[in-house]
Amino acid sequence: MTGLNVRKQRILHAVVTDYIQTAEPVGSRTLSRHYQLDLSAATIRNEMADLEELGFLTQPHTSAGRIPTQQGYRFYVDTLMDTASLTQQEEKYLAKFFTQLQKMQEIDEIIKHTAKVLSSLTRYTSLVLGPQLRKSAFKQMRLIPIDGERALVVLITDTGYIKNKVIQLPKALNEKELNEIVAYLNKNLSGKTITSLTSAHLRKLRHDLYARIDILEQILNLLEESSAAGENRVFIGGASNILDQPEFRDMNKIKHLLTLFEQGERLVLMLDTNVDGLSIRIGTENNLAEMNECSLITASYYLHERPVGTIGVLGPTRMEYARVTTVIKEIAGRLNRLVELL
Amino acid sequence: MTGLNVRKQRILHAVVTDYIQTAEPVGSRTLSRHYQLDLSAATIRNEMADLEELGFLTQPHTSAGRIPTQQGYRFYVDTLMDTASLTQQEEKYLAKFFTQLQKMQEIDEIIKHTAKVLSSLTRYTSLVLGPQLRKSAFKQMRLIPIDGERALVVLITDTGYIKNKVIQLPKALNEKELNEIVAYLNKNLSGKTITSLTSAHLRKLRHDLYARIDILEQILNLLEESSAAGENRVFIGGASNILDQPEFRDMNKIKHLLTLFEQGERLVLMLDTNVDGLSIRIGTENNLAEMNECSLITASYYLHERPVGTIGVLGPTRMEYARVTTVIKEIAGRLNRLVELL
DNA sequence: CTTTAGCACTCAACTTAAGAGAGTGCTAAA
DNA sequence: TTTAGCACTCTCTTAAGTTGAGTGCTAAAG
Repeated sequence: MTGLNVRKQRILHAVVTDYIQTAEPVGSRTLSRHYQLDLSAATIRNEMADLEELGFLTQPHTSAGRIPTQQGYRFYVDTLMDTASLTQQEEKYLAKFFTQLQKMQEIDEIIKHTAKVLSSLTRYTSLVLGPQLRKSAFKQMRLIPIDGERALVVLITDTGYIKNKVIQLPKALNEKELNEIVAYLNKNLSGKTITSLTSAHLRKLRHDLYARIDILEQILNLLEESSAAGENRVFIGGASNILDQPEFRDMNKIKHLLTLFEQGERLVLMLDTNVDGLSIRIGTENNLAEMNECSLITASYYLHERPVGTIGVLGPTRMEYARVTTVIKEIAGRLNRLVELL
Repeated sequence: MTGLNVRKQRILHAVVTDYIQTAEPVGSRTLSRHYQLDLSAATIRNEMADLEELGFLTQPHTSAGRIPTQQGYRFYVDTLMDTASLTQQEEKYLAKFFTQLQKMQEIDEIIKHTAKVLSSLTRYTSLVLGPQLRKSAFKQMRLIPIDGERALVVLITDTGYIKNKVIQLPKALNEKELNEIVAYLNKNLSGKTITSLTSAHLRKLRHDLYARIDILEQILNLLEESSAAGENRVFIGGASNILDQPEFRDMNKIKHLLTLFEQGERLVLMLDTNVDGLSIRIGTENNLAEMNECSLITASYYLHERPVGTIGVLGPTRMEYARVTTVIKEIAGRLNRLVELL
């Protein structure tokens, strides 16, 4: 089904490997010299011509070497890629880093630092999505009166994400009444995630709190609004790293990417896919015009087996897929363990 | 004292104006044609030679026009610059924007949007510093127990900044005791800013809460840590705008700036100067190597006449000082009014 | 004494041409 | 089926003109 014999696969593997390292089109001579293919340049040339016809390789111009196409990378990632492992140094660095992170109690701090370590270790740009409110379960809720007219809703969730929101209070409402509402909500929402709230639930809430429907609506609004992509808690690490990639030497490309980085909602949409576990999206697979020459590797992180957020690495399609995959898996794993503690 | 006669000033003004617009060295011919100086190119040439000797102008190479030096810009900003005014369109846009902002109760949202509008209106990069905790006064504090071991401190300040922090609880401590501590702190801290806390205050607190010194220490730590630059709530708007400036066509310069943008602490340090009101820092006046070719215009915003944060615009030294100054003043004013409402 | 026209000179930026170098496809022999 | 050889292609680099904007200096005019 692959349609590629072993020799073609070995050659494709060599081309991808070399191009990832050098960012230069790879010629038949280079391959026959530096890789143990035991073939002459001429033979490799023939095979490469085939690989081009099959759509795995392409030439920037007639008399240049070959570079992988998107399909070429896809085949590499699916079939050829060997697994990398962390260096001892990296391992040590990560261990130390996460020991320090453990002392932090605030998830946002943790996420921010995760973005940083992810970008510094991969030398690409990292995108990390904090635990989404709609995927988190309620632990408890409090209402703190600020002045006669307003109160602060504090929502504590099991993912450690703490959400504040100021709401307007109707005039005639004393603290005791407030507390009753909160007690009621705590009892009925505790342990539930937003997504698990059925319309039956909501009907019941509306019925029971009929007298205080205005406050309820404001709180439900708060939940709604945070569960939409509107709330963009994406953290970007090492944005400047993209400048090191020769494929982004063009101002326009950088401009497009940086502009994308400023559009939190679109990033959330991109990261918050339903794909569980590890995902590698190459070039146009990202469905974003700005990212046609980029690849994005993402992994979910979990709380009690439930995916609550995403970490990701963004690079050129000529990305070190093997190494990045290893790093991202390792960091997602460590982040999991950290989130369980919150 | 200025050492510049009127004619030299008019010529310098024309050079700066032209160079700000075109980013090209300005020649004597251009000046005599496009500006009403009523002088021949030759005369202007003589004057420009003088201005160069005096350090206000410089030549990129022998046979090019002149461009302003840092000293030239400084003189322009201090003495020559005429005041710009907003277009009706801009005025309208701002009014509409801030009416919408008014509905938001969270200061961080407001600040984030301010950064956005500031960059989109100036077409430069904006840097906005949220209200600093140490400059805010306490409104109230709450302790919400999370589980047996931890509690959430919620700090509500008069600048609308709401600070959350999880602290460790000593085991033997019931909710009633907690509430007593909180009540005590509320009574003693309410209305005070961190900077106003004298060591006498602290001694008294420590004495009165001797039995619960551990919790007090944690809370004081929280205050300390947020008051140091450690807490970096800088919002950057339109970072990609720097790419539009021809002076940053060089990858290295962009890289340096983007890297700087990732270092929140340094940005806070830069923005949080003691200069009150409007400040214009040109080139090396910024004391940051990365910003030797940049100018930064900042303005404080206030709550009850007390400066609590900073908004700023970053551009090349060849920046539209007049226009940006007008925009930044206008936005700072509107932000003031908004913050008063929180 | 100040201003200006004229002129020679300078230097970056653009254009063109020539070569070098890396790589290919094809052919024919092993 | 594999490989050596060779003509061919195309980018990239370098060098040499060429252009044009702008200057400084000089001498004459106001």
